[in-house]
Amino acid sequence: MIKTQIINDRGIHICKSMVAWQKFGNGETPQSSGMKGDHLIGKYYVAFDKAYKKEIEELVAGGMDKAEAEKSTKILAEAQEMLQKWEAEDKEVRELWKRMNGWVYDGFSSTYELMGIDFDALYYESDTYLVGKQVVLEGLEKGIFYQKEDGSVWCDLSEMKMDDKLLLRADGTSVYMTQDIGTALLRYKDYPNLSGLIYTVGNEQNHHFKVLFAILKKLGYAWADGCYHLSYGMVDLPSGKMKSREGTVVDADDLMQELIDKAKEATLERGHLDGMSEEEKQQLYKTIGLGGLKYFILKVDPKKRMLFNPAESIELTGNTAPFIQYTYARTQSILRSSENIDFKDVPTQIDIEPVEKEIIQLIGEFPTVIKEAGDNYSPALLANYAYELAKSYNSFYQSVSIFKEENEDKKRFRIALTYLTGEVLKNALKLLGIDVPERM
RNA sequence: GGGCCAGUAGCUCAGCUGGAUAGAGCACCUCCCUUCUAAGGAGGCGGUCAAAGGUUCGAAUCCUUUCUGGCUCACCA
Repeated sequence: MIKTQIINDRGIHICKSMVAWQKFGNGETPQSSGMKGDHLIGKYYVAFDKAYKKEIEELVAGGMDKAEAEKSTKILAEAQEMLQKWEAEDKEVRELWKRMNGWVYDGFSSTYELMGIDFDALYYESDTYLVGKQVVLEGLEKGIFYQKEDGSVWCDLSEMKMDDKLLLRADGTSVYMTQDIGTALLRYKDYPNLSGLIYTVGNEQNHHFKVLFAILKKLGYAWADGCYHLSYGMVDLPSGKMKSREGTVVDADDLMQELIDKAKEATLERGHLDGMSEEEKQQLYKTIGLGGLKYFILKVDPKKRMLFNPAESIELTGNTAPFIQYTYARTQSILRSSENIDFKDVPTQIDIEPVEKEIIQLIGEFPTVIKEAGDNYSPALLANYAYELAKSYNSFYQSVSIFKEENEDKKRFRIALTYLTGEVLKNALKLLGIDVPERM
């Protein structure tokens, strides 16, 4: 498994932030403002949209019709001009672009670090679009694509019952699709032995990927069949859809901090912190808070749209990561108090309770669940499995005593069961990118 | 208009390759810390599985139609 990310570092959206920053920024930097770089750029992206809308309003007030006004704003013209300069590799524009992109990357990397996310390779659209262009031109030469009179290059997809797709504009510049062709190709060049390529991208792009895969196939790449779009549903807020342009988004950094704080509060109230250093405590809050967040997202079928209420959605009880983490901590608490188990000594001929049987069955299903989760590209299956197991174990924990059991065989069996449950819970959560605390 | 996806309890979701009384969590109501971590457990309340037809011994699950919501069909990315 090679984890990659495509970085959207090129295009009109970047230019919009750049223009707004030049106009309203007064030289503000992440250092001078104390803001995270990506937040700073986001701020100017919103500022651009505001100024743009205001200008439209003024034009409409002056008697212009709305559609006309949207095309006539000065500020948008400035952004477009900047994009042209960028494409022409204007030195000044490229400098500013590099500088501002640098801020964004710094911001991203601190977020990724906290979240425990890392990538093996990064691809930048500013690089891959050139590769894509090259491939398209070669395809044109081979007669796979065709050219219209105005010089634009297209792919005929009528045999797949889709509309023809533009790949190069009349002026020779590339579009989104062109870049994605280049990106796919680069990835297979860098990693020739890939058995497949999974694109984890929102379902609004379903059509885009259908077209992309069709084009790759037409180009004759055998690996095109291994491409899969893992299409996930959008997250809605109670107030509606998130829009970065309008600034109506839940910021990941704020959200993570909020959950870590919540975890801290709950832990101070009812946790078992005796003997923990301050550093260990901080780590515990993170484990619980971030685990809760990840689980909350991963437990629902990726295909589905989900409603996210930042104020109420994330709980620490019920079907949550903290519940599972708590169960794990319980198993470890028991194991700390018992001597090591040699599994050869675990008795197999004893009467067991129905709950114990249930746990054994669930543990036995773990490999199947992993496979199914993989086959279906659905972490939710693992999440729900871990929850089921934790629930069964808690039921067992409550109804059956381990250390007070007088039958030595039964006692050893229960400790072994506890050990296995803990291992399975830990590994299931690990597969979801969620850590587990030894105590909480 | 064409295509894709979704609609299950007040809310958020499982279950959907057909199988027995449709499951969780949250919320609400009872109980349970002299037991190994109560972030827990036991129980109660709550559902004509959007609607209507059809296939089947059997349908939340498969088929058809309708309704509702979302996405998409860009020389935006």
